[in-house]
Amino acid sequence: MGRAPCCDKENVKRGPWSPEEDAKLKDYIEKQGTGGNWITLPRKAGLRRCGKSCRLRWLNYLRPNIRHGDFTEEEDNIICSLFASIGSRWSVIAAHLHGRTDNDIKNYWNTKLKKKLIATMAPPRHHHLSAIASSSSSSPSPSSHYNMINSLLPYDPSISTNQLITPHRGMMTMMGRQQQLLYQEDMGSLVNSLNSNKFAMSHQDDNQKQSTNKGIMLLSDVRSGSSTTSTVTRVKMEHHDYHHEETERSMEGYEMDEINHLISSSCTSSSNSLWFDESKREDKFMLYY
DNA sequence: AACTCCAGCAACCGCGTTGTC
DNA sequence: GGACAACGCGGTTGCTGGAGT
Repeated sequence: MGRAPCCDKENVKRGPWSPEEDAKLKDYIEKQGTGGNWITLPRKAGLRRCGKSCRLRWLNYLRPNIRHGDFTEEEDNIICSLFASIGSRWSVIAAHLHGRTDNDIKNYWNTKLKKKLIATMAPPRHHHLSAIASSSSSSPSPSSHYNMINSLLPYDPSISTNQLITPHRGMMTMMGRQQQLLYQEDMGSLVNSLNSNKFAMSHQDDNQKQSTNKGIMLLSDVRSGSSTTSTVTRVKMEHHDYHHEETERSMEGYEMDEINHLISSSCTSSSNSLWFDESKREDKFMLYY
């Protein structure tokens, strides 16, 4: 037996709202409030609409101070950062963007931001290891490119470097299968490099190196104590031949769990294996730039 | 001009959670 | 503590308009 419908679907109007309906709903709520009961509201307001539909219309379009369109770069960064931290909890994300609705953010993410991000994260295949980050000077918008990637890595003092390089499950969902494989391969390359100590560290302020280095940006253990600034350390991969037969073979069959495990075991930092709250019960998180 | 395709977005659906009795 | 009602949320659908052919 299915769930009982929330209203009599035969006798309610569906589809786009007319200006008259909008006016009725807005007028009623401004004068009477919602009364805490959306089910009875449409009848009281003289509307032939489902209560849910009224609620959605009010929250997303009619209530005061709603903003639509023209997301700023700052908003992009916030959305990316929060998505990386908490996944697709649009209402929580919306709470951090004044005047934005969860529906708006969700649509924006699904239609624009996700594509923008994927394009950023998965440049052409020959840029091996640039799937995670690239600060190439040939980028059309180096600063936004850099900021967006940077924003994917939320700062949390309890999270160690090795944990940060693994994306939120939502990020993996967002990526296509091909991109996941690419990501896995890149992670595998990193793991191998870490294992063989064939990596070198260079700092963000080394502009000359930045223009050519391809690597994985980490909000690493060298972060300063300040909560508002984070020192980004780049793990510069040496010029290995990542198509080396053994490397290719060894990483092909790895799943993300295994890679996580490998990354964890190959780094010397904290052994704490909890990196993001996946339970969707904890709304607390930290947002840094 | 007519048609097709597709991105963008408004709205709906159904499930999990919360509140009330 | 169980049953029910209502709310809130995230995923999905389907309409619309613009771009391309």
